Amino acid sequence: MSLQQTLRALSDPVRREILMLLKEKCLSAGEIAAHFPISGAAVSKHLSTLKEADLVRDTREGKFIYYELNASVLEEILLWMHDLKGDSHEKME
Amino acid sequence: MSLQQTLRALSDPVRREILMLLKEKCLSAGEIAAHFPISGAAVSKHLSTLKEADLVRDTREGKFIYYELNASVLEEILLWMHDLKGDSHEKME
DNA sequence: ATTTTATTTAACTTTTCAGTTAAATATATA
DNA sequence: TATATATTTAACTGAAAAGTTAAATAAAAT
Repeated sequence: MSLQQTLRALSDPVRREILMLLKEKCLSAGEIAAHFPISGAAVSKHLSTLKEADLVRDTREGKFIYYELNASVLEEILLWMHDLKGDSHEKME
Repeated sequence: MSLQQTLRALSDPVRREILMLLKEKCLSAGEIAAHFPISGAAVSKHLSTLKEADLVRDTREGKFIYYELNASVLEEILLWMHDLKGDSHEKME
C-alpha cells in the first residue's frame, strides 16, 4: 500500500469523514452509508478505495460487513512529512 | 488554506516531487520544470496549485521566479491524523 | 526599440474520478 | 425453496484534473 494510494484516499472529504466515523467503533457498510446523502453504491466504492489503501479492514458478520479503522498506515505519511522537513528520524519535538 | 486543499495538493506525485526538490534550496520555475518530462506549462500549473495550498511561496527575481518550500502547512495534517488516532494534543509518544 | 528568455494564462483534449441506477452476489429468514 | 435484506459490481454520466500547444506577460539584453 503505497504513499500514493494513502494520500489519494485521504484527499476526498467523504473518505476522511468515513475514517472519523470509524474512529470510535466498527460500523457496517449500511451504518456508514446512512451518514451520507449519497447512494450506498457510492459509499461502497469509497470503502473499497480505503480498503485498497489499507486504511480500513473489513470482516463479514452474517449479512453485514463491518469496517474498522487501520490508522497504522498513517505512519508512512508521517515519515514522508518528516523527510520533507529534513529531519531524519527524530522522535522528539 | 484548508486541509482539503493541502491533501489534494499532496495527492499528486509530481507535486510531491516538486516539494522534495525544494527541500534543499529554492529553485526557479524553469529549474523545477527541467526535472519532469512534462511541459513547462503543466509544471507551472502544479506550482500554482501548491501555491494556493500555501505549500510553496514564490518571489520574482528579475526574469526568474523562485519557489521555496513552506512545510509549516503540514502541521494541519499532523493535527488531523492525531485527531483520527484519538489522542487530543499529546506532544510525547 | 526589438528581440530573447522565463514564466504564466488561455483554449482545448483526454483521462480520472465521484456520482447515478440497475443487476449481481451473499446471507438470513419465512 | 423462495423472498427479503445487506452489500458490491457493472455500466454509464458529468465534472474535475492533468496534460497539450499557442498566445500573453514581464524583464533583460542587444
